[in-house]
Amino acid sequence: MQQRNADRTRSRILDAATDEFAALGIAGARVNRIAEVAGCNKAMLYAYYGNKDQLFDAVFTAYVEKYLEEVGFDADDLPEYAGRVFDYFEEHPHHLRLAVWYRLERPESSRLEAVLAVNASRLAELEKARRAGRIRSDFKPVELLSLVQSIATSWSSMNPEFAAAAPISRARRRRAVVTAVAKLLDR
Amino acid sequence: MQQRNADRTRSRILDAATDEFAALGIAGARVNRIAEVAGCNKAMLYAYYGNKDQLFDAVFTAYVEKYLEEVGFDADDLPEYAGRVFDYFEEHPHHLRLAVWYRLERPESSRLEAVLAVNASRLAELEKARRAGRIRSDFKPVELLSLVQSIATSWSSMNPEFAAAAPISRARRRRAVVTAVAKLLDR
DNA sequence: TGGAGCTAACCAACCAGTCGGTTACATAGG
DNA sequence: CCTATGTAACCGACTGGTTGGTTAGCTCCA
Repeated sequence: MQQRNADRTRSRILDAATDEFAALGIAGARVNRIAEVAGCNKAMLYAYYGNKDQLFDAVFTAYVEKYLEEVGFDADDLPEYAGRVFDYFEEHPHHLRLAVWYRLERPESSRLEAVLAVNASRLAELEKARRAGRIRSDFKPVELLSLVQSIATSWSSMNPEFAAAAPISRARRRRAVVTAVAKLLDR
Repeated sequence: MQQRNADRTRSRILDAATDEFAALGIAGARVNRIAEVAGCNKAMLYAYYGNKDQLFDAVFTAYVEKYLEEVGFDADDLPEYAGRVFDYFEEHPHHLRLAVWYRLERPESSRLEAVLAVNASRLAELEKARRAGRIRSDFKPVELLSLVQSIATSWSSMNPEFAAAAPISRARRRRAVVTAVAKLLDR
């Protein structure tokens, strides 16, 4: 096994940082701990990623890319899209936490260009589907997208109170999400 | 004007702490800044509230009490209940941030008894309404409560991307929330 | 042999929390 | 009505420890 490998070190840092940021956020994360878990010196982290904030950006960008690629979008089948969003966050609970930290700890000004672009394109797709009559709903595209997004993430690890009060299987929770979105589209 | 007033100082600290914690979370909040904004010495803060974590608890408990009192609950009119939740967080955006910080930064073990109790009682009310035939839905009470909660908070300051992409009035957003919940209950 | 990969040691700034002492105020005694 | 006294409210200054970030230099490999 080679002792020096910049790419491997970079990705080890990114992995460790993902765990740390997901668990504790930007303010709560400790650079020392990230370096320790990554099994390298703290200075490497600064050599590769600049500083703590930029490291978080790198982590968050990597997550967004993976998310967009894996989940995709389908304006013509929003219930199943919601189901895929649900699945993704069930399998990557860390990523939902990252998204929430991002919204809380990042000023509104410094939003990722990519996220804004994706939202705009999805709104356009929804509008297109509406005009083509493939979506018949009184909701505007923005309203639909916002509602679908929150419904899809309504369960997840962010709402553990409910799970504690009345345990419920993953399959059933998924079904609740999918049918809820379907009901949204009824007229 | 009197120079010494324990109650006034306590509440000034609580107000300052509410702003600070809402903006920056527990890890991000600075005790010095809270004392400065409250216009008193940092030591007072420790005399009255113990430490930083306990101060957050005091802030959060105060918010929960206000929220529960102001919003109430109505198992027989979930759409309007969702509307009230929407209104509350529109008028107190700080409080939604507090709730999210709480979920992110507090271990699952240390959840407030009051919150758990309220959830349980609401689930019971929903179940009662279902048995009485006042709610006809395929969703279980837990599913309903979870969905309603996320729909009600789907807009709010937590989803600014959508607002930026397609601005939309508060009244219309409220209507979207209320009708979405109503659609959930259709069969 | 030169530069990229890596490290130990270091630093200034900052942090939550504490401590010894001071001041305003209520009240009791004269 | 005035003043002595006890005490709760308050504060400046400090501390031990931690933080994000840097630097000087070593080591490995092309």
